[in-house]
Amino acid sequence: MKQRILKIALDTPLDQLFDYVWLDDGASSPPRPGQLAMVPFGKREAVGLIIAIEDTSDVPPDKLKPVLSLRAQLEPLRPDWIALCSFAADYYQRPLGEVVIPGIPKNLRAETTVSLDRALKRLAGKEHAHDPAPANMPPLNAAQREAAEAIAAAEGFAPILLYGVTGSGKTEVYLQAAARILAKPENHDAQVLILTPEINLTPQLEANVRARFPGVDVVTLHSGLAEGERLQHWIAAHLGRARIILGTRLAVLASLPALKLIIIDEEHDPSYKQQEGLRYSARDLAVWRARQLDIPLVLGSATPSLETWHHARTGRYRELTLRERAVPDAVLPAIRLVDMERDKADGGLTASLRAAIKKRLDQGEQSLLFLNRRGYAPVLSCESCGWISNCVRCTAFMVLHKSEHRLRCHHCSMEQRIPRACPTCGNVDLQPLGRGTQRIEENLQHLFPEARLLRIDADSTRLKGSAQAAFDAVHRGEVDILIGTQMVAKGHDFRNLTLVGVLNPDTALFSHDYRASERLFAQLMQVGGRAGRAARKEDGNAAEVLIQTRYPQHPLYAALMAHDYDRFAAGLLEERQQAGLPPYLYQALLRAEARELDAALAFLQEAAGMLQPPGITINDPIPMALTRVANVERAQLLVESPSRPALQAYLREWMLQLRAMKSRVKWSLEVDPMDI
DNA sequence: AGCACGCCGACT
DNA sequence: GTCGGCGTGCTC
Repeated sequence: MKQRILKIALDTPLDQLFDYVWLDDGASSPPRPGQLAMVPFGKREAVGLIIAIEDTSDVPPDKLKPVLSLRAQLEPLRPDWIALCSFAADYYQRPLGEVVIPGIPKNLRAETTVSLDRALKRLAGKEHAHDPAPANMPPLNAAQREAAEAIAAAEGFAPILLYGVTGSGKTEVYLQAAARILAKPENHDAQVLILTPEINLTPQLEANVRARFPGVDVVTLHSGLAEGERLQHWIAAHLGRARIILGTRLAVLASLPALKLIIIDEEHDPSYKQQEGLRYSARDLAVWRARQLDIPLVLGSATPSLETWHHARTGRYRELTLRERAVPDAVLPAIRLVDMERDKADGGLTASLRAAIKKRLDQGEQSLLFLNRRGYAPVLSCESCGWISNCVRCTAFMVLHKSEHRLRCHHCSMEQRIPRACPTCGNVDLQPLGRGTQRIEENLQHLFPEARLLRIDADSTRLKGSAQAAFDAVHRGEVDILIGTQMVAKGHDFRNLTLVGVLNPDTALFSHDYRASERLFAQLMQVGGRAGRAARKEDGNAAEVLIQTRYPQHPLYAALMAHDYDRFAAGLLEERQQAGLPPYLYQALLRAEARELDAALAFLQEAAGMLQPPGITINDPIPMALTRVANVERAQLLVESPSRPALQAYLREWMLQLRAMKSRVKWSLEVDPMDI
């Protein structure tokens, strides 16, 4: 009997492959790279991915254990998928096993294969749809058609910025470009991957895709799926049965054997960045994958990320622009600034905004008030002694949630009853400071007792399906005034909504996070786009957006009013270049957490002194802006370089040394951090 | 990361 | 007497 050595990747922080023995008994089919295998690992069993098969091992023979079983019923993962994971592992400085194993559905990692066998059986019994011909494609305007044709005609690796305002019909371009690519004779088995920021907030996209492609299998991939469904969809994609895959950021790591086009809708959206575990950028991985497979990639946005916009301006990405709204006669909403120095707000609402709401109410139209702060008030305070509602476990305020009679910390799970009197001086007259969505809702109820109000935020939509129910109520016209956080900014077209009021955008103008203004612009543009999709010029009653601000002179608002993102982006890029910030500089952030801040800082100080390579700037360790969360103190160390390869080389060496030092301080590295 | 083993304090 | 605290060591 001949024995083979399998090099297997396992989900463990140890950055290496593990060798296992496979004995050829002549009867069972031999292992293949890309197969999953069940192996003993320490005292437990684990699923691993076979990366290579060799004849020898450097591990002492007495330490080698045999493979328990092979998951041969599953088609092996392909080399290009493993290469994508390897790239992600190297780039984000993680072991390969920590990318590949969490990258496959949980049910494939289970000890038994019952769910895998069931999923395969169900798929085998299902009719395989094979007709890529689209249905019910609406006519395109000239710019849309040109864009769809250009995407379909692109050869090889072709990153394309599809640049168009909300309502300019980007979705139609995606769908028709996809239809053209699926229809090519050489693409008889082609797959198209469509990424969207949050699938639950954009059900219209899914419905559209399914309606347009009745003859092919469409699957979704996102974290909201039940495990069985997730497995079913993943396997359909992996086997090439699913021709259109619609998913959130995690879908960029799906196994797609015949991928011919990648589309990223709202490519600027921050949710493409994973914020825990492997902190990858789905957008960046998609670009890599498109280059690897030599296929076109569409990045769609009205407010492209500065990275993408920069690439388009320097010619690295092609730019296709949609200038007009696709709905005939529709106009962009008029944006008006309300100067809060002149028009003082009462209960968070200026007279101008109150009058505008009144007018829309009288006309039987809907209004949306946008405030990115949930709860009743961000702080509860005592005016007589200065006590404020600090969280005892975090460097943050406990937020007042009046209707639930709770103070709640939004950073840890801490909750308590609202104190009846000040805990330090006994004063019974505690005052809420500032305003959240609940307080605005209360004010509106007083001002417009007849109006039907609906608040949509993370608190009001905690129950599964309730967000959808809320949006449906707005669509059915059962709501006059909608109050919402950023949840309402995405996706939904509200036909009868003609007024958007923005309540407190100014804080982002002076944030220490240099990306805050970029995000604010995108958010205002997006929330403004909710208004008046159906409003028409000839009515003389165009939709409007009112922005309450103390800084009406700010260039961000000037550019926004002119609907001129290019001017704004050019200005920001200029600042970034002068300040030495991305995209002109590459960054990585080492974070450390400990019970004592000094321990975290000392660890980072030691880490900072480990290597001093030329061309790398190692900054001083500093406490994080939100220093303590759930009684853990956090600090960070930023390293930067104008050269991405130089930074990567440094990080590789640095990680080896950091892992070797076995500090008991918990630490993690983030490459290309989004908020610093 | 898990999950062991391994020696020192308050309890059925 | 043991249940369990988390220190440190290993995983092919």
